[in-house]
Parts: sequence; structure tokens; C-alpha cells
Amino acid sequence: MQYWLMKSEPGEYSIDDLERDGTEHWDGVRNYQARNLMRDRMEVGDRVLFYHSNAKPPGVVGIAEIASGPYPDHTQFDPADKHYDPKSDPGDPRWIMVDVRFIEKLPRMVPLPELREYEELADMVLLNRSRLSVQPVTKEQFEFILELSLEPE
DNA sequence: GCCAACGTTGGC
DNA sequence: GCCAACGTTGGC
Repeated sequence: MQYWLMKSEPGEYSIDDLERDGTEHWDGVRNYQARNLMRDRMEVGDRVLFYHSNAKPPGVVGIAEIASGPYPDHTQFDPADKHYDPKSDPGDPRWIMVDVRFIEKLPRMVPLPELREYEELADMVLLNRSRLSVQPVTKEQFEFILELSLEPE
């Protein structure tokens, strides 16, 4: 089993939306590095830290799991969609997505400034100037954050 | 709203 | 292949 962190702006798609939907496709990824991780490395059953970006405050809010292999992201072919990519060839789609299934909301949201306080998390991609919207985390980092969410701040 | 960091594009 | 210009992300 592998572990990931996936970012979403709560105004676009929040952990509450995922809780309501149960399973949803993770469309709109338009970064090659993030795409390659989803396409080449993710496996069904992998665990995901659901992160709210551009939030007040930003932070980890829940747990999800990968629920499908990669398949073409239909929004790349929709001119009305904000993630439309006119350069993508329908015969050889450039962008893919996976399905993500809700597991739980954390007992307590763990905000970004708190994550920065712990040496155990210092190597997280999130904390090192990365803008990757899909990024790997270690088992240790994943479990550490779960434990933080069990404690009052 | 600002802006630093970083990714992408495209001319050469 | 270099790199300037431009666009996006996302914290603050």
C-alpha cells in the first residue's frame, strides 16, 4: 500500500462533497508530474490525505482511497470546461484521472502551520515549496498526521 | 490582492 | 537546447 496527498480547493470540491458523493473521479489534473504519478504509480486501495488548498487555513481534512486505475479525463475534450486542452488528441489522450473514494473526515483538521512544526514531517513534499497537486507521502508521515488529528491542538 | 515559486510555451 | 515571457498555484 502506498500513500498520497491530493489537493483540492474546498470551493471547488471539498471533503464534504466527497463524503456526500462516496466515490468521485479526480478530474482536472493538468501537470505532467502529477499525471505520471497517477498513471504509473497509484494502485487501487492506496490511501490519500485529502488536503484543502487555498483555504483558511489550508490543511489536511480527511482520508480517502484510490478506487480505480487511470482512465482518460473527459474534461480535456470539453471546450466549455475550464480544464479544456485543445492540444490533446482524442486518439491519444494526454490527461488521465482516477476515482477516489471517501473513507473518513479527520477528527480534527490539521492545518498547514501545524504541519510545519514537526521535524517528523519536514521532508514532506507539501512543505518544500512544491505546487504538486498529487504527491507521495510516506507511511510514517501519513500515520503521524493521523495521530495529530486525534490530539487537541 | 500580492507575489514568490515554479511550470509551460515558443522564438531563436 | 536556451531562456525570456507568460501563466498558474497557493500561502499569506
